[in-house]
Amino acid sequence: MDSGRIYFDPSCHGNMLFLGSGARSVLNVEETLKRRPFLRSPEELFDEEYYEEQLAEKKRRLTPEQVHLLEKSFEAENKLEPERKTQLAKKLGLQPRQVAVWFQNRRARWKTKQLERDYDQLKSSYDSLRSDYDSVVKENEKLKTEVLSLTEKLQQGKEAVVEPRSKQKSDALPVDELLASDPQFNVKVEDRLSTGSGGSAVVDEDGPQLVDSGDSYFPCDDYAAGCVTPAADGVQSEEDDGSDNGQNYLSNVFVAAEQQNQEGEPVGWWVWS
DNA sequence: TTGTGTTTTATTGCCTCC
DNA sequence: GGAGGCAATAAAACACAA
Repeated sequence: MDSGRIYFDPSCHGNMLFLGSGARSVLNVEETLKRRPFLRSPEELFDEEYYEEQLAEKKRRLTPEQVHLLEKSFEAENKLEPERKTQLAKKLGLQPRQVAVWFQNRRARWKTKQLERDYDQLKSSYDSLRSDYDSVVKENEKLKTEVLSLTEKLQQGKEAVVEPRSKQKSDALPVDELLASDPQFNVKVEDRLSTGSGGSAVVDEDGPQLVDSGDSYFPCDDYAAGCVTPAADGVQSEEDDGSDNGQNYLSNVFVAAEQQNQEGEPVGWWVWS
């Protein structure tokens, strides 16, 4: 390239000084002398040797007016056809190359900003999705825990019923007493089937029909803490005369548990991976 | 005043298109 | 092959805190 050369272009507005190489800025001679006191006369401006000695490539910023016009032009069209480039250069008293470089850099800045905007947009979109996902996972965990606890209680209830029968021990509690003593079974069927929300009801056609009330299956979070109905309201045992016509919640549950036991797999139940 | 981080101007090298 | 665009980079100019 034309490294370090000084170009004087009389066709431009005023006496313009063009510096070669990287510092091809445009300077009015007077302005140049003002800024560079080491240049004692205009003649020195054109002394290449002197200039190269004294003035290492300097960059000059464009004036606010020049930048304003370039910005306006960029807004209108961010690409620069040769004709427009020449016109702008003339208008601004710059070299076409400078205008081209300015557009080049401006496009780069625009691209960077655009990337930032895109990033922000994607991030907020991601954050929103993430939040939704987290609440679904939380709900899922809660339901899993609930089902797990119910399954355990089911197992306990089944053992409590089956054991006394098989062993025929005299000291075994009657089933209805046993059930009545355990608050977890001491809830009205109506209570268990009551719906609290349209939310995450767990229903399985083949299995026991349980309906979740939303926050918790049980009326109280701690079922053992006094949230039990009197034994008289409790469910009847299988020892009963069957006057409930098989509508008893526990009998259904036990049937399901029996099935699970026989086949080794939960029947009509929920399995998670 | 000085050190440091940011912005602006310009170059270089590579790539694509005509 | 030349022109023009882009990414990477250099370096001057600028802003600002200590």
